[in-house]
Amino acid sequence: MKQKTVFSEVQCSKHIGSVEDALYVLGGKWKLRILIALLSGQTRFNELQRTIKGISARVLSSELKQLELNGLLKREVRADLTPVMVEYIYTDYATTLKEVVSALADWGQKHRKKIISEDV
Amino acid sequence: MKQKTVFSEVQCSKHIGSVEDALYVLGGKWKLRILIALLSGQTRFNELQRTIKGISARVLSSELKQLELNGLLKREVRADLTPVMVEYIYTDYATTLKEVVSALADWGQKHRKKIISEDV
DNA sequence: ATTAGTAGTAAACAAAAGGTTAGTAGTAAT
DNA sequence: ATTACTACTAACCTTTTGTTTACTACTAAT
Repeated sequence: MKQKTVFSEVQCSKHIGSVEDALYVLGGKWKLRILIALLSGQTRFNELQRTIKGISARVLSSELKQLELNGLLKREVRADLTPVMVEYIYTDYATTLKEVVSALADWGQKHRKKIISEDV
Repeated sequence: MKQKTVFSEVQCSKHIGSVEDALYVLGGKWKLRILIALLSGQTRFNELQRTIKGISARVLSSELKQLELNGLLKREVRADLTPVMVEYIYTDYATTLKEVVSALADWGQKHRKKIISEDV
């Protein structure tokens, strides 16, 4: 009696490959958290650092650079303002991640409920 | 002129929280790759190590333990066989990750196409 | 004059994650 | 007798990731 598979066996390596491509861009502890903050209206450096609990300026800075390189945000310096302000604006391309973020958030919510109900 | 937000501002921290919960279970370089292999019919230790390119036995072993702790697979020893065989079987709970994996795989595929078309 | 806000960077260090090598133990094939 | 397969694990080392502290430079408020 063999268990049914959720994904077809022949598609396995393609599946792994695509997920790897996605994780190359989104992987790590911070990138998705940063994107969610951006997609929720946060734009400035210090604002992001305050919203995303626990991230240091050095890491935030380097993650933002990588996200920009991957076309998920653009950096805009508002030199007219004082103090000089920098805005990190998500691109249209970043909105294609909506389904990914929603799927992860939905599952995370379900999982939390499961954990809590088990700990009785 | 303010950019529309993809996620509502008030839901931002809840969103981040849920994604964090999900990443706690699924985060890291290997867990999703392992789950995809399991969901595609791979069951044995060495089989998994061969399918998932680049993973070492030490890491595979420890990741499998964590996935078991989180209720995503069960470990079954087939002591009747020789050599002794161990099967890692995904649980029903693991199938709730289908949407997450599909969303990531879809996006990864789109992203690869985008990268290739840009490099012309 | 001092403090605080803007947005970072450099250096030094610590922690986490992952890789490499060798080894266990039993069986079966050559 | 040697090799190979099963499924790991221990010890050690490297790489990646992240933290802390101090600092830049300008402006505005106290």
